[in-house]
Amino acid sequence: MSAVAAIVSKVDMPAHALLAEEGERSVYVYNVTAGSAKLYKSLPDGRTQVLGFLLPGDFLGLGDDRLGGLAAESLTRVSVCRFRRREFEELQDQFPALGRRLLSLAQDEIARSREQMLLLGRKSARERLASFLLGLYDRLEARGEKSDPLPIPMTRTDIGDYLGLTIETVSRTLAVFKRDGIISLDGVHAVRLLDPERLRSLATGDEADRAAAC
Amino acid sequence: MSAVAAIVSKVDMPAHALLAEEGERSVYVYNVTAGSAKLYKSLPDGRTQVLGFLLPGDFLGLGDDRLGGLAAESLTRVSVCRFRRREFEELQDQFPALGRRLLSLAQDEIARSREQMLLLGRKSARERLASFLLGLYDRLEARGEKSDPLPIPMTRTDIGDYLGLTIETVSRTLAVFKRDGIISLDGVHAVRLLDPERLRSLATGDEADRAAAC
DNA sequence: CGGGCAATTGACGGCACTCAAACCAGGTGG
DNA sequence: CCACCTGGTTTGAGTGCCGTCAATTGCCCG
Repeated sequence: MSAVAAIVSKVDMPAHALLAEEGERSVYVYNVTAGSAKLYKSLPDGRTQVLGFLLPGDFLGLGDDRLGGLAAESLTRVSVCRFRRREFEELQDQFPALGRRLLSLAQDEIARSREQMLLLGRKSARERLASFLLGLYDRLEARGEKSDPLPIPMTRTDIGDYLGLTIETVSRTLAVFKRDGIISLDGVHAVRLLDPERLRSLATGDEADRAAAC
Repeated sequence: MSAVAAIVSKVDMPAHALLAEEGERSVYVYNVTAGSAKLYKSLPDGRTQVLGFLLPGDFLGLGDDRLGGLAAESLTRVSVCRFRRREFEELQDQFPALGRRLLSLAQDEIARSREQMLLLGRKSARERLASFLLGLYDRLEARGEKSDPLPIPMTRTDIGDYLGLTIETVSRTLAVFKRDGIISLDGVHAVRLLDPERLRSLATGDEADRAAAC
């Protein structure tokens, strides 16, 4: 613990700050302690894919010095613990348990990526939004935080870029959920899940599209 | 090395054999030594996303006992080195270098997953196919294998399920590439890349669609 | 109160999907 | 040796979901 304390520095950053840039090999490793951020990757013409959202407890930049530059930007004000990469890696050699922990985190990330690939490759817009909302819900739940209404820290653009959709489709699909009584919107940055079960069957595609029953 | 030899067994399997099933926690860890296989995940209604293809040297089942059941099936006859998961994990504790190597592999996989998410979320059918062909090409190249024509061990269905497209779109898009002189087909399981540069600019979206120039 | 950006809503179009038919190759049996 | 069969692939015609473009609304903050 003291070894950690020796090389970490606590940093606060405002919203919309770049924590890492595409094409840069990041010097730092971060651990988010408060706030949220997005991880993304872009094509030359500007099309963007958001790869994930960072919530308190998440690491950033672990293996990211290798191929595939990717960027990270804070969504809100964030507090992070910052390590120099060099020093962080030395820490790993000193404490084998840390290495095992990191491997475990990496495998979690792989599992999440796979789920997201299924979503991006095969799910409809409704299924994507349902999965997204439940993903946020479950994540907060796992963290033991009560969440009604469910806070949505990101913009429609971020959501669209995360789900491989346009902001218009995101907006329209949420409107349909609302019309169907599955959710209610509490402003644009909060949602009430009125029928989580229905949402869950939508997310996995169990539910043949009942839009007709209107 | 001798420690490895003690717990590994070499196994040959025919084409279309299931190495792992969705929902099973796999008892084994495999290392492919010859042939190829696919990794995939499905929705209840049968829609399938291929998450990746395994070529000689690739591992299967490393962290896959945790969430997200996923299946693996051989595309061709394959030879694998098989370990019992229990024993393989003990090996990790004995040899720290192995743990570091696995972390590195996991990070490579994460980087590849991210690239694929960008593809699935944001690229057009042409860009996906171009990326796919180059991915195969680069992968063989990295392995130091000459490859003209480039062998394509998987079916159109597998390719479609990997790229988030239908087989018809895969077939049509390849036909367009052929018409444009970018590739030539050598049967259905081999391709000649006639203009890799063009393909590469297509893959990254640099190239505004010049289909009009015909 | 008014400026500006995000979000919503509407009209329209296109890329990829669906459905369907023709084609092709490899394997089997007569 | 060749007809037949079967599964994969190609090609064609038509549709639909989501993207594009555009106008409106809503909200935050000065």
